[in-house]
Amino acid sequence: MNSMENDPGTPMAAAASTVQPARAHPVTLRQVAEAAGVSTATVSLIVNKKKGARIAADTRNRVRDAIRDLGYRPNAMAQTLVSGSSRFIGLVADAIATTPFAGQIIHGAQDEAWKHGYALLIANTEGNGELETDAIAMMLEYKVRGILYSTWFHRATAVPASLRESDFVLVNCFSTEPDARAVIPDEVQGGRSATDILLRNGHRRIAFINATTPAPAKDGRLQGYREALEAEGIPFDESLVLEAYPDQEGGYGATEELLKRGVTAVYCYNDRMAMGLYDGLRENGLSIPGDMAVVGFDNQEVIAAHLRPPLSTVSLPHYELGAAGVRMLLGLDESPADTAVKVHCPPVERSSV
Amino acid sequence: MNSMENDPGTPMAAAASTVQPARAHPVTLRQVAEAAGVSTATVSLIVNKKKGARIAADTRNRVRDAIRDLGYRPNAMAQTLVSGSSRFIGLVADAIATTPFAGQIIHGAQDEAWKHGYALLIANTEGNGELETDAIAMMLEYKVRGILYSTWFHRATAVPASLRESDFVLVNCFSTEPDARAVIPDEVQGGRSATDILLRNGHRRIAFINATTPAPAKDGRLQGYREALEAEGIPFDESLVLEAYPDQEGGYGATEELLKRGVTAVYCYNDRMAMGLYDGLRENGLSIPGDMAVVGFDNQEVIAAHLRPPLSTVSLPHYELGAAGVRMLLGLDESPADTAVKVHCPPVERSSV
DNA sequence: CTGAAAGCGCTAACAC
DNA sequence: GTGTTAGCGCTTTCAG
Repeated sequence: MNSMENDPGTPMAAAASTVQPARAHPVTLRQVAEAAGVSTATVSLIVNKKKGARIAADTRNRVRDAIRDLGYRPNAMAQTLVSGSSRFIGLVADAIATTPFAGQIIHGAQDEAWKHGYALLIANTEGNGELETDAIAMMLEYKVRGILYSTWFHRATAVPASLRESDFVLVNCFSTEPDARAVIPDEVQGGRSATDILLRNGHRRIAFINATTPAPAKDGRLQGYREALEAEGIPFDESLVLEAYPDQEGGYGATEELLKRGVTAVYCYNDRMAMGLYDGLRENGLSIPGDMAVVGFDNQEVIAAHLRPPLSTVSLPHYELGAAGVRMLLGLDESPADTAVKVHCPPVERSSV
Repeated sequence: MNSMENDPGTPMAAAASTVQPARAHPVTLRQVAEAAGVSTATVSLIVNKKKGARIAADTRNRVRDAIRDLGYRPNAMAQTLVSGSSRFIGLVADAIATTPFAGQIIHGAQDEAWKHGYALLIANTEGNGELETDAIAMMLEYKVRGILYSTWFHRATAVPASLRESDFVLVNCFSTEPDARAVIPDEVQGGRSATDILLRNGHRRIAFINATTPAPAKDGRLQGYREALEAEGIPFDESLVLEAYPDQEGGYGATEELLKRGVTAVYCYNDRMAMGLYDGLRENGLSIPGDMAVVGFDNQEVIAAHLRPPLSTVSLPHYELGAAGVRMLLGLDESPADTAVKVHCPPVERSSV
């Protein structure tokens, strides 16, 4: 059956006209079936490699050939329609490119989703409520398996009503409302780890430059600092805790105050502050870590790994947050409905201590 | 009709049992129709706000109410199935979180796609060919409107065969193969702009620290430098062009050589090198811009905006690249099939000059 | 081992 | 103005 009349109505026409699959009119399962001289059911069984299906080798080959020749691709929309549920996981983010952070959440979610045969549908809301509602509606209409609702910095959030029409998990944020599963970074442990790096290197008088901006990170990182000190039997000295706006300028600006404290080490709320502090310290002729040891928080690659000297810090596990989010959504991980799951923030030591 | 028999077979049952829309069994158009006592066609017309449809106000209200009461959401899969084309645009990226760059391409693409009623389906390939093939196959199966094939740094690329089964445009990369539409940054203009910043501030002896790594950026940024010099009638001096690995360490390491050249200004291949150079200059007791003016390239926010002093640089228009990519895909922008469209790299002046 | 047929939720003629 | 009906491409009993 390799001769063909050029009848645009017959399924063979498309295959005949071009070796490359035709882009215009996608090839359907039915066309494959007709080309192979079998029923659509048979083709379906073969395409989906159904376990219990007993297909003659000959039939199987004819179908395989037809699939290849016609360049057949299953229509996922049709599959989804009959099966009822799609292989999509939605990810709504309040910022996509403002920081490298959101990118890592996306990355982790995408890798993990892919691993389980799901594709990621993403939407950026820029914190705009209307956009957010639309984005969630869109995902619902595409019958996503579930939705990951993520924020670029760790914070409390309200659960948009429409989110509840689907399975969902909060990523890098949490809610006090019931039945809101969530994954967040373990700030307290992170703060403890950061302080421990300093402690382990013999420092006893350690300052903490905290953020001025209220956030779970502000409280958690401070608490971690206190716990680490306490574990070493070092009394907490409130005067050693400074506050500044959490960016380079804030860190730089805190230098003077810091130097008055007579400390040998500083733990900064984040890497950006540490970067600014580096400048301040240098201007005072101080060397790192010789005159002052410093650790940061966040492990913002572009900064931390390339400061001079490279900065010891604690990693904010965004990739893992995204991955854990989809595992939780898919029911692969434990997921208490009443409390957020905390992800470990691994310390990464470089040479600033 | 607020009394109801608890018959799971009747459409009303779902609505009756809960005010919140039921998650388990999505409400269908047919159920809405039955609840409102009209046909599915009528509901469809109302849901889609069809122009020519003449619907009685009373009917319209009954339907609206039913939709609200039942918490009806259209099933996008079914819509797509009948209409034949989906409202998806695929974005395949070779790196999602390695740099903030890819995130901005995603961001731009997502915003622009959304603006035209499209959702973004993303896939990360980490440069893995097999993953890439799978990702493209997935997008094809979901009958995407088209695919954006993007790379995190500007480079030449081959066009994967399956990409041609769909509409596509290359973003931040290009191919010499025919019919491969592409959007890339205008490196030459960027290099010219960077050099111009220095020229405009009276500098005549300007060094360029280029990358050692071959790339369109390496050639383009150098050519822009030459063109800018030439436009000012300054002869090109090969000895003023150094090369180093394009990161902080490379910039730092180039300091010594640079100082031998007796220049008053330096244009760095990228911001990371400039950051390293800042350290090198400082160690030599030199101030910026007093003793040496410096400009970078890329406008990597975390770095450039917060160095001390803030770095003048040229922006790599990733957001715009993503947005332009979808416009081109949708046929909204001019898109020559034989040559890549170049996007302007806007200079951003801060205080390092 | 394979085919016929029903139907997933929706839209688009075309009736009435 | 509104209902009927025929599919869109696919999966899935159920026959044979």
